[in-house]
Amino acid sequence: MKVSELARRAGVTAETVRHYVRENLLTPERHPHNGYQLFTTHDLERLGFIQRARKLGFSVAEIREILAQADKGDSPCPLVRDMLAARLPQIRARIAELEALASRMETALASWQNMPDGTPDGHSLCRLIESFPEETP
Amino acid sequence: MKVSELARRAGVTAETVRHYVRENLLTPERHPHNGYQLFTTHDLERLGFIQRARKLGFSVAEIREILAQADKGDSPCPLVRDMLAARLPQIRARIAELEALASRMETALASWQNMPDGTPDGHSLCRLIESFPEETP
DNA sequence: CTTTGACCTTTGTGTTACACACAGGTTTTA
DNA sequence: TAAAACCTGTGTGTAACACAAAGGTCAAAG
Repeated sequence: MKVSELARRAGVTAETVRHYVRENLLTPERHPHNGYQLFTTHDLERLGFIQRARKLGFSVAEIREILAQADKGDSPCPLVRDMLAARLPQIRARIAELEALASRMETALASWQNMPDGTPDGHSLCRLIESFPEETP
Repeated sequence: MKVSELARRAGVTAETVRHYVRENLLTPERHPHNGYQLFTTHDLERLGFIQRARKLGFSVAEIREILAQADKGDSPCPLVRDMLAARLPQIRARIAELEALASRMETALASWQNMPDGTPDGHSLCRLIESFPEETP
C-alpha cells in the first residue's frame, strides 16, 4: 500500500507517515518504476506500535531506539521499562509546574478584579502585572 | 550598561537579553563608536516586567503586544486580562492531558510488573507496549 | 606599548513533531 | 484524453532560548 492508504488505515495523516519515514521509524520498499513508497501490513502493525508508544509518552527518538533494538532481535522491554520509569517523574514535575502557573494565573485574575487599569507613565507599564512578585527563590 | 550587566542585574542570561532584543521587546541605544548595546535602568525595569509576565504564562509574542500598547501610551491592562483569561483554560487542558498521560504510564509500569519480557518475533515488538489500547475515542 | 583575558558583535545551528506550501511527475477516473 | 487525485523531494515555520564560531573591543597587567 502507498502512503495515504497506510495513513488512513492507521488513523494518522500522510504527513505523519512521511515524517516517520524521514526519521527511519519506517523503511518502506520503493516501487522500482516510479519511486513510490510501498508499505506492508507489517508496517501497519509497526505504525500501530509507534502510536501506542507515543500515547505512553515516548519521543520519536526513543521509539527509534526501541525499534532498532527489536529489529536486532533483542527484547526492548527492559529498555522500555527504564525509559518510562525515567520519564514519569519528569511528567510529574511538569504537571506541578503547570499547576503552579495556573494558580498564579487564577490568583492574578482574582486580585485584578478590584484593581483599576492604569495608563503607562514611564515607570509602570501595567500595574496588574507589576503587582506580582518577580521571584521567590 | 551593557548586555552582561543588564542580564546579571535581572538574573537572566545574556543570551536571553539578546533574544529579547532580537524580538524587539528591548530596543537599546547603540554606542556610536563600537556598536555595543546600551541599556538604561528603564530597560532593567522593562526586563523585570517581562520576567513577571513570563511567570504568568505570557508568550514573548504576547508580551511584545502588551509592551507595544503601553509604548503607544494606552493602558494594556484590558488586553492583559483578556489574554490571561483566554490562556488559563488552555493550561488547564494541558494539565489534564499530562495527568492522563501520567496515569497511563503508571498503569503501564504497574501491570508490567508481572509480565515477562519477550523476544521480537515479527508480530510482536514489545508485548509490554502492545498490551496497551491504541485508541479509546 | 603590548599582551591577555573578558566582553562585545552578527550569524547560523539545534531543539520537538509534525504541518503546510511548492513545483513537478504519476496514476486513476470520468 | 484531460482533469482529479496522489505521489515525490525540498524548504519553511513553530517557542524560547542555548551554544558555537569568527572576529572586533576594551581594561588592566607586564
